[in-house]
Amino acid sequence: MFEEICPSSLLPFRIGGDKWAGMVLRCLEDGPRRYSELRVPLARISPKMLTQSLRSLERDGFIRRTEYAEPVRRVTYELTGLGRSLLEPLRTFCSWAEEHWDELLDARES
Amino acid sequence: MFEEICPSSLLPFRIGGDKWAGMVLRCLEDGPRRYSELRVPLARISPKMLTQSLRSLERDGFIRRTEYAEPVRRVTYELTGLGRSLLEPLRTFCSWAEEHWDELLDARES
DNA sequence: GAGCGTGGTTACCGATTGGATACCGTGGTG
DNA sequence: CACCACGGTATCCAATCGGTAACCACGCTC
Repeated sequence: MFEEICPSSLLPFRIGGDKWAGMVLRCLEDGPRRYSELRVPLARISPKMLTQSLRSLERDGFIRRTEYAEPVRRVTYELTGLGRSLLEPLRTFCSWAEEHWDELLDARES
Repeated sequence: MFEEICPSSLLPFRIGGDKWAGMVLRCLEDGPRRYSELRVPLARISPKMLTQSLRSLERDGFIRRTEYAEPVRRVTYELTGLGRSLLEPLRTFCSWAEEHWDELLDARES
């Protein structure tokens, strides 16, 4: 999903302290996701970093972690109101990046 | 200038690799600035980091460095077109941050 | 009871970041 | 000559980042 288009080193912005946070947020756009569901689109992230990102986003109030009292273990992550409100400026930024992608690459090369 | 309102550790986003880049860009909003002029509003940044931010922003094509062939040494930094275009999403983000400042603080505390 | 999936944690370790501090060459100025 | 401002560099060091790999408890299934 983000592998090619979002090496994140090229994107000139970051959400949260770590570089994955923005992508995690975008993965939660369409509703709650489980830990293992997040690992699919974010294949390149190690479990350690994913946990770290999730904890950090939770601490900052962007996402909510819910652990279900079911026989099989089930944990989901979803955006809070605050997290959802962040999507708008985030999208502004992403569309800026798409729009200026070529310029970014040109500037990097030279 | 940014001392109290922008500890940057609180701001949930970053421009460029380093945490100062966003503030540097905003300092250049109103026109070219000299190295020493930038150090005033960005009092808390070390010369090393300021240089690093400036070099990085220059490499990425957001700012332009101009060295004048004058007897006294004079160097200015100004936004390029690309850099200027980044101001808009940047401002979107900043106003988001202002709007949700209390929520951010609340989330951090608990 | 061996193995699997879920949702992680832990230990280790090299690479990177970032702060403080001191220093430097050039060109004025007193 | 001494000293200052400008625009940085150089060095040192501690903290953090981030990847790999192993491990773990729990419940389920074969």
